Amino acid sequence: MSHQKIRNMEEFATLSGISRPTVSKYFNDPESVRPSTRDRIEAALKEFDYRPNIYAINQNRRLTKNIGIVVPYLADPFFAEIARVLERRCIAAGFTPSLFSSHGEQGLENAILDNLRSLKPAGVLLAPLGRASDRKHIEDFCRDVPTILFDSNIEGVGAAFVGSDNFSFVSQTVEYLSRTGKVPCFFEMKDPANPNANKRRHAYLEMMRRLDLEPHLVKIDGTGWGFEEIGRQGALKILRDGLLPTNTVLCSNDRLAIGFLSACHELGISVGRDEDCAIRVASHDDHPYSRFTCPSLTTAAHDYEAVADHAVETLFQLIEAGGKLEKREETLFAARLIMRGSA
Amino acid sequence: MSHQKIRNMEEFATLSGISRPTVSKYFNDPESVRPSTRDRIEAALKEFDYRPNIYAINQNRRLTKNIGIVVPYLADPFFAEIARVLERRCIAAGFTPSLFSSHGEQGLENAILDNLRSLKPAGVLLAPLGRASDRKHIEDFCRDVPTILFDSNIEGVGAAFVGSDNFSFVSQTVEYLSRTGKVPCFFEMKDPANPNANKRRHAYLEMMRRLDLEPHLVKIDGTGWGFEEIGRQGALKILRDGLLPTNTVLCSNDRLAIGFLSACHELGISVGRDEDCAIRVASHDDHPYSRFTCPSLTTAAHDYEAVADHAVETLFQLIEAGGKLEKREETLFAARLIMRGSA
DNA sequence: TACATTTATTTACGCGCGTTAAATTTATAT
DNA sequence: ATATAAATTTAACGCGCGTAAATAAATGTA
Repeated sequence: MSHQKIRNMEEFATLSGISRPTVSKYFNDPESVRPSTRDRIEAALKEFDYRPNIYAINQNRRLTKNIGIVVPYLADPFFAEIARVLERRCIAAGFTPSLFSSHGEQGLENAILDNLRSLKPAGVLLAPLGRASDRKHIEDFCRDVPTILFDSNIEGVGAAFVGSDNFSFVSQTVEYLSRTGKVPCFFEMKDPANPNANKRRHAYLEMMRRLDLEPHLVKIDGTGWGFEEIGRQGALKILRDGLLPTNTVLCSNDRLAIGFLSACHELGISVGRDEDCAIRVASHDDHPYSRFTCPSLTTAAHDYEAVADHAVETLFQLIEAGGKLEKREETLFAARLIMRGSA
Repeated sequence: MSHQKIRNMEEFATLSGISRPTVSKYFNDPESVRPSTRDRIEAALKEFDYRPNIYAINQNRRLTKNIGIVVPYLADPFFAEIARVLERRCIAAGFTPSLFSSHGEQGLENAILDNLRSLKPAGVLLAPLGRASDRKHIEDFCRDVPTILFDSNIEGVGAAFVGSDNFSFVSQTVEYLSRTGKVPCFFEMKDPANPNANKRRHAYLEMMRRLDLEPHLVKIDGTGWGFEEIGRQGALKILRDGLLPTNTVLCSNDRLAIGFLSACHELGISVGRDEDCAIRVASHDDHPYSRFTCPSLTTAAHDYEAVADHAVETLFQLIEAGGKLEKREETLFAARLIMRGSA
């Protein structure tokens, strides 16, 4: 490896004995040049360690190879996890992903989309804040940039939506809980930030109707993305006041459940599947920490891989189709029930 | 707001009635033009919604306004949290942060640094993998790009290091535990990925020496970044075999402790400060979830804000100084003991 | 009013690469 | 060996903006 500094593609082309346009062609697609030329370029590449200037590249390409990934709250391991999978898929396909977190703030979500615009990305994978999103801003963005929505849907916005089937989540947990014990009540935030929360409530009500059981909604106060603390405070209040309608609790999501379990422990209330336990608690998401709660949490798991794969695949189709798909498809993946100690 | 599409700065300059070089000057520093000109430009900006092409900008600027932020494992909420603070500070200072996660893999860390090179960032904030890092690769990178290391130090690499004072963490927990109960043993991975782990072990040993107490190291198997599961498996083994040397356990970090608590619950071992509890467990980091464990975790908290602030401040100094600081400073921030239910 | 100083304009070049058209070379097929 | 197709080379333009030098205009000062 020679440590000679190479200024530009011209210089590198000369050193490799190939003309610049051909070298340029190589970098855009190594398969597009004759094997013998490819070998010579790659030999030079080994020796001289040259990399094309991405700014010059992107200035001249109408479409960059960038892909924007936007999640609502990166401190939530669920999003960190799915972002990780998405990143990998993009890299494997020769794209350059950039990860952004809205940190639960509408202003930041808007700012991120504005910045993303000037990155001229080939496409964007967007998990919007949901109810806290500025719908119009996102609509405008999606008009200009090929965008796939994931995790939480905004009706009619973006070229497609890929997410989890909330009904599948709730129907499995409700069915399991009511089959193996008492009627579950549904524990959720009064004013949930996420549209999935609403879908889950409806799914709960629908399932209870089908099973001919009386539904009970337990709604707690709190705003923002600190779900664990909200769940804990809410549970403390409900439990202290004895307002829990049944002794089987189905939380809207795992982070609330983590808070709920914390409150139970604080109040000395035993949680678990066993007869001698006071409460059963189950939830949805299979949060990375749900298997380490005490007791470990019975929950319904997302199919991370499937959601990530399909979101990325759909985005690639969208990009190849030039930014427009025939119709806006919504793809939902089923959940998998994970039975653990809490219910 | 007129919806006329503007192609470039030339066009925008004409529309605003100002010459292009002056407009260019404005975008580089709005204060550098006369207030009356500034007003005219900003008026046009309101009307026409033009944004300079960042690729063209960065191609011509020797130094971009980009700042790279690299963390070893973004699915760890600790890093997600500190990254959030770092991002904010960079944006506030007029820089454009890009966040990357090495996902615990040396290959990815190297690849990220390689890519970062071609982003020509003004500076980089790097939390390296630690022992799993390719030291030479990072050294080479730091030679070319102004870099501040944070969280975990690599001796002599980078322009400065900003992190937490591991001795401060461990001395406080050890002092507290031994003052209020029995002698703590130290629970850690046999082969820890993070250099902080080694510093913490040494701090434990040193503190025990000072207090004239007999130290006990409990080392468990496991590799990678799934600390909770490693801690759980390790604890299950130790507890089942009755190999715990004392009934007060000080875990190297909170994620191991989360696993430990999970194992205790599984085995029906009561954890807590009270007399009637079988074990006391404490730890370090004040992980975002440590207050929701059962029982909530006594731990030593990082001063996130201070670390983030100082890291960013040092980076800005470094950038202004042209990429070289007089000497490599290592700044460590003290911990704050958080007493909760577990010990 | 005259002069000095600051700020803006005009003109022009360069950054590194994408891209194209025409000319030329090389590979493949007949 | 010859025709044809495929790949490469040569030459040249353009992308959008930074930047510099010379000039002009606006502002400040005595």
